[in-house]
Amino acid sequence: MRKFATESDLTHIPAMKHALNQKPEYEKELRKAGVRITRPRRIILDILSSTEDHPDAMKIFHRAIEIDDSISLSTVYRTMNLLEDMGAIHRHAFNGGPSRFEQAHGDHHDHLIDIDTGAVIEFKSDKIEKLQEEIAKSLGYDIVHHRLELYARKTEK
Amino acid sequence: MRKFATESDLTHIPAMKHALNQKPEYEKELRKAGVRITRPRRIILDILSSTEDHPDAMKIFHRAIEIDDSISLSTVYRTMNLLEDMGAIHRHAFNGGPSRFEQAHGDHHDHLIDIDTGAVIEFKSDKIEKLQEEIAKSLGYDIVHHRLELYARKTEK
DNA sequence: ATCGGTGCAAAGCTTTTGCAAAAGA
DNA sequence: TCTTTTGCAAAAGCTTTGCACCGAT
Repeated sequence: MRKFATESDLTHIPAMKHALNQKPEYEKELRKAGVRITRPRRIILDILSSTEDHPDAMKIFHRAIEIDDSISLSTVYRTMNLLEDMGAIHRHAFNGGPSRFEQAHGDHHDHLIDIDTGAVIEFKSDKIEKLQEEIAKSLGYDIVHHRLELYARKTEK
Repeated sequence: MRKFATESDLTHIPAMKHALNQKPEYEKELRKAGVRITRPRRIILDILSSTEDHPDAMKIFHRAIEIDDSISLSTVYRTMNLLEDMGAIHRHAFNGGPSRFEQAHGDHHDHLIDIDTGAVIEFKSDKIEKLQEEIAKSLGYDIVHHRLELYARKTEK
């Protein structure tokens, strides 16, 4: 996680291997919640914790069946719902397309989506967060969560 | 459109009857683009220009068949795609749900969604827009469009 | 041995599409 | 008249669900 040399408060979160290999930790938490650690779930958790992109269910499914070809797509969907409910992952609907997922690592961030490649860059701006709070407050609301997505194209050189 | 008495640059866009009754204007533009003004289209345009919410296709369809019960849902979808391509409406996918639409009136704005009622409040912050530009720039991108949604709950009194 | 989880197939929901008939220009 | 547009019904894409079997604890 590095700061950019601008006057802004932008934090770029570069190709972060999301807190890699916290598998045991995760399983502990899941067990505590009364969730069984099954083979499909372990595989899906592995995929999520080792990926750098924001795959959709189908993509996760394809990666999963390479490891165990008996896993079904329904299990992928069910597991994503379970993990989302537990707060272990976040769901996005970029462009209104199919849900894409990412492991929830501690700090919140927003997304810049490359409209040509679909690539996703994570970033964070405390200034924007603060402004959002101000806005909600002046409208008489408290923010529960928010979504900021920049759809962008690489600057022409 | 009124300014709030805060130090922020927030602009609230209150229950704006989106540039009401520009029907003739719209039709002119559509004709110019070689689009035929049909009965279903006129009805859908009417609905869009007179509504204050952000209806989805099904809601538009139901309002439409009250005026002309021969209109089909496919026509609603086709018309929404047409109008979106022409830039006459904007499409949103709040919460990843079905697309919801609003007539495009000149100025861009973002949305605060009341998570209890589904109500949508429009607002605009030049400061946030500017920060977004800075962020994209420092990541080597130009913003094509963006989406900022605040999911919020009314402040407890 | 329990009871939760899985795979499979079927269904659900939103959205798109093929086609013949209808209607703008 | 000549295309475009429509309605209908069917299909497509993503996601959920019912059910009987399987497997983690």
